[in-house]
Amino acid sequence: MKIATWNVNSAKARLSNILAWVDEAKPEVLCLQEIKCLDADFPALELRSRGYHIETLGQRSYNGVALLARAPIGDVLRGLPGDDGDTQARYLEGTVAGVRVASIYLPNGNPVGTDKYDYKLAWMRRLTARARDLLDSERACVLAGDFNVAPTDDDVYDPLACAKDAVVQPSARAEFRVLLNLGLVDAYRVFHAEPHKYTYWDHYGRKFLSDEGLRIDHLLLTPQAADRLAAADIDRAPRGRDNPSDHTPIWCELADA
DNA sequence: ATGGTAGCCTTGCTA
Repeated sequence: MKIATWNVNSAKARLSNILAWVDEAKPEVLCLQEIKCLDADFPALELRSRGYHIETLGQRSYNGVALLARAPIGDVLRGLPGDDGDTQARYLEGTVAGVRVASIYLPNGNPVGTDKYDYKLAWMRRLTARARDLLDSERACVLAGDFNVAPTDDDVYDPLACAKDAVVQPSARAEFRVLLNLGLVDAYRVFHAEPHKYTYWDHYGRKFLSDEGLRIDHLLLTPQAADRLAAADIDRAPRGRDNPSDHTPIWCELADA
């Protein structure tokens, strides 16, 4: 089962890019972030015609996550538990063919030193609590999405240039390690040790042309999923096409149970 | 050198 995640930076503006990629990559599950629309405005017809079941947690203008799957999506959880007052649409979880999959859009947190960064850290702690429950379930689970954390300096093009960015702050990296150290596996790093491989390149400044990016999109697997992990990679091609998102898809392959 | 682009609607805000 191929499971992919892609921050598309507007589902409507990116529809033709999304359709082109699902036609060629054929993921069984696709997690989308920053769909930037209400549930009713998500381009569901076009994706249903490609054979996908669809769940969305939409929001006007900002955020918004979706879960697409060839098989039916069961036991859907909308929103990250732990704060009933949180109105931002950043977390959607469901079960596809026995695998629990979460589509995650972790808060960016810029600028550092503001309530936005505090919100990021608090959200990360809630995610860690949720991950603890998923691990306790002893099921195959995949936490997929834009985590807005570059885990190490190997995951950024220039640590000095990025030093003030919320995605490299020591406290965010520490909380990311707390999450990983619960017992999750970074699927990409199982197969690729080389530094300076990215999933995101800033729109400003032609960063993709010079390959100045960040590795901030991840697939984190519970042991029961990691035991089935057969492959994982970043697909850079969509970032180089016309009208691209600033992120590109990353995917993993799980062998049949 | 502290800019620049993209997407949304709030023609400023978020990233």
